[in-house]
Order: sequence, then C-alpha cells, then structure tokens
Amino acid sequence: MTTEAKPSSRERLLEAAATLTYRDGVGIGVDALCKAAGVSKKSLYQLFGSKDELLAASLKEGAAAFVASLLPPADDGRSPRERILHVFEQVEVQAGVPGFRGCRYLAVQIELKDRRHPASRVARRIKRNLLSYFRAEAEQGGADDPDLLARQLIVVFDGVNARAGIGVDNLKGLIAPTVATLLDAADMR
Amino acid sequence: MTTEAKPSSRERLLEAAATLTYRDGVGIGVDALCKAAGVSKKSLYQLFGSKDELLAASLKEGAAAFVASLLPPADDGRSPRERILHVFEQVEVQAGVPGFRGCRYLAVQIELKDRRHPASRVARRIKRNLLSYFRAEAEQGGADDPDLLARQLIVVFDGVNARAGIGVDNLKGLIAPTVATLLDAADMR
DNA sequence: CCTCAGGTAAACCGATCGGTTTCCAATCCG
DNA sequence: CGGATTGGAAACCGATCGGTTTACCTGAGG
Repeated sequence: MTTEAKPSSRERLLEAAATLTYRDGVGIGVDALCKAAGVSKKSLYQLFGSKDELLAASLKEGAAAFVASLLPPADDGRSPRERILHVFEQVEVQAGVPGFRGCRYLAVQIELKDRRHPASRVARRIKRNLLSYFRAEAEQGGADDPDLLARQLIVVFDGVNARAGIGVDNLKGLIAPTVATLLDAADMR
Repeated sequence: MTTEAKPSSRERLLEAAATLTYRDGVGIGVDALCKAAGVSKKSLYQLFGSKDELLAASLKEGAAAFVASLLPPADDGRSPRERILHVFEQVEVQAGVPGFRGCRYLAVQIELKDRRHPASRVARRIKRNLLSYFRAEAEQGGADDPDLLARQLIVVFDGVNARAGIGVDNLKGLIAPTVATLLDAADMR
C-alpha cells in the first residue's frame, strides 16, 4: 500500500467536488461539498476563491485520469483503428459500472448554460483534446476525411455517453459496430 | 390573423416554463416563471400543484410540436430512408437558428439526476417515441437489424443535438454523411 | 346594485444559496 | 515552553429557493 496518510484539504475538496457534482449536478451546495470533504468553508474560499473555481479546478484535476481511462498506452504497436476502437471499448466498460452517469464534461456544459463559466471552459478544452486525438489517429490511419471522421466519432462518443448516462441504453452490442461502420466508411482499415 | 385575444394563464405558464427552462435550465425559480408569464404564484400552484408538475406539463405540451418539427408528414410517398434523413435535416436546420440549445428532453434528463422526477419521465417517454419511430422506419425499409439501426440513429440524434447545443460544432457537412453511412451499412437503400 | 368567484400582488414561511467572519483548539517552530 | 500560524466549527450576511396565505381588485350574474 502507498504510504499516503491523508490527502490534503485541497485534494479532499477536489475529490468531493468531482464526486458530488457528478452524482448531483453542479447545483450542489458548498456546505455539502465542505461537509463531504471534511473541510471548512473558510478553507475552501482561501484555496479556490469561489465555488465556480473549485468546480473548474476539480474538472482540470480529473482530466489526466479521464484520458488515461480511455486512451491506449502510447506506442503500443496497435494500429490507429485499434486505438480508436479501444477508446470506445473503454466507454462500454465504464458504462457497466454502477454509478456511471455518462461523460461528466458534457454534463457540466449542458448544466452550465453559460459557456464562459470557468468550469464550462475547462470541460470544453478537455473534450477538444479528445477531438484532436481522434483527428490525429484518423490522419495517421489514412482516413479519407480525418476531420469529418473525428467529428463523427466524438458525436458518437457524446451520444453513447449521454444515452447510457441517463439510463436509457446499456450500449451492449451498439458501440463497436457503429464505430466500425464509420471507420470502414472512411476507408480506415 | 387569428382571433386569439390572450392565452390563458395556464397557457402562458406552460410557454414561460418551456422558454425559460430551455434557456436557463430546470433550476429556474418559480418567481421568474410567474413574472415571465404574468401570473401569480397562487395561480401556478392552483393549476399545477408544484413546480415539478409544471415542468412536466410543459414538456408534455411541447411534444406535439417537437414531433411535428422533425418528422415528415405521414404518407407523403417518400421512402423510409428519405424519412429518416428528413428528421436529421430538420435537426441541422434547427441547429442554425439563434437560441438553439440542443434537444430539450436530453438536457432535462441530464439536469434532473433523479430519473423519477415527473419531468424526467415525460422526457424519457418522448424520446422513446422517437426511438420507436426510427425502428418502425428501419423495419419498413428492410434494414438488416432494425433495432440496432434505430439505436444508432438516436445516438447520433442525441450526439449532434448535444454538440451543437453546447456550441462546439455547427454540424455543417456532418449529419447527412454520418446518417447515410449508417443507413448504407444496414443495407437500407 | 349587490354579490361572489377568480386572479393578481405581495407579504410571509422555513430552508438553503454563495460567501464572510468570528472564535477557538491544535499544531508548529524557535 | 511560548508565541505565532493554521484550519475547523459555526454564527452570520443578504438573497433566493419552493410554497402558502392574505388582502385587494375586477368582471360576470342575478
């Protein structure tokens, strides 16, 4: 086991924000966040300045784990096609674990109608990076129109995440054939 | 012009609820709703019993317009393929009008984390009807796997609505080729 | 004319919102 | 050990939440 005694107040706040906003939405109150983190409101406002900034920091903090949970390890010898399929296999796996509620970054952007909200900006950046990943793989894989394919893939990504997140589809037998069809149509074998 | 003098309190409340929750989210306050509708809170609670029921009634009320804005007229001689493509052409059109924020039913389901919320139930039912429409057309069009195709189509529907709704894609040149690819793959010519 | 039903405006309710401040105990460092 | 710093608990702030109630006004019916 790691020799981690206890996470700092800052880490506990980020973790509580990630957990509670994912489950209850960005409307969660700061009292609830502080109570869950075992941290005083005073500390919250010293560390982050506002609830909005805490949410933004929480999303940014989780970006690395988000990427790591989806993308294959770099230079693992697989083809771009396999690497794209790997991302969507991971989505299907994640959709099966209890408490799954779809892509948190999409949810934040939908809940925060204001696109200039700091957390909305962070979410947008993270998803733009995923789009860039798809486009890079599409280019490397020789897709007919890498830009179109990347946009199609992220539409499917958000679509399946949203559908599974609201509990209206379990995605079984849906993702792989859909993505494969789009890859085939782009002549990315 | 129609001889409509002034909509009833009930109608004005439903309209205000539709407009304000779409723009600001379901967290909008009842004071704001009443003020926009020019109706007292007393009347709101007499007519609908609670804010939750008003939201649910507002979604239900708008279902017919939602369907009419997307689906082609019945028995217009077009093929199932054309009828499905028509739906997505309408989405692209709607995504171009100012104030577009994606599918309101998806947004409501994402914002209301509680699936048992009356408005969430209504939204789910309306989207299930759209899924059924896709499936019926897929069957009639002789798709290889009508159920799979219908699920793919509604994933794309929610995906493009969400992406355009949060303002990260204008959908130009994206929808038609994507849907056509899925229809082709299902051998629905 | 009077009455009565319906509806609005506004006060009111307790709870909670995001955010600030006060107080006190634990900890750290010389 | 003494003094300074940290951070948690909780009171406090004005605003707003969903919801109820009161008081007044207006229009229709007898």
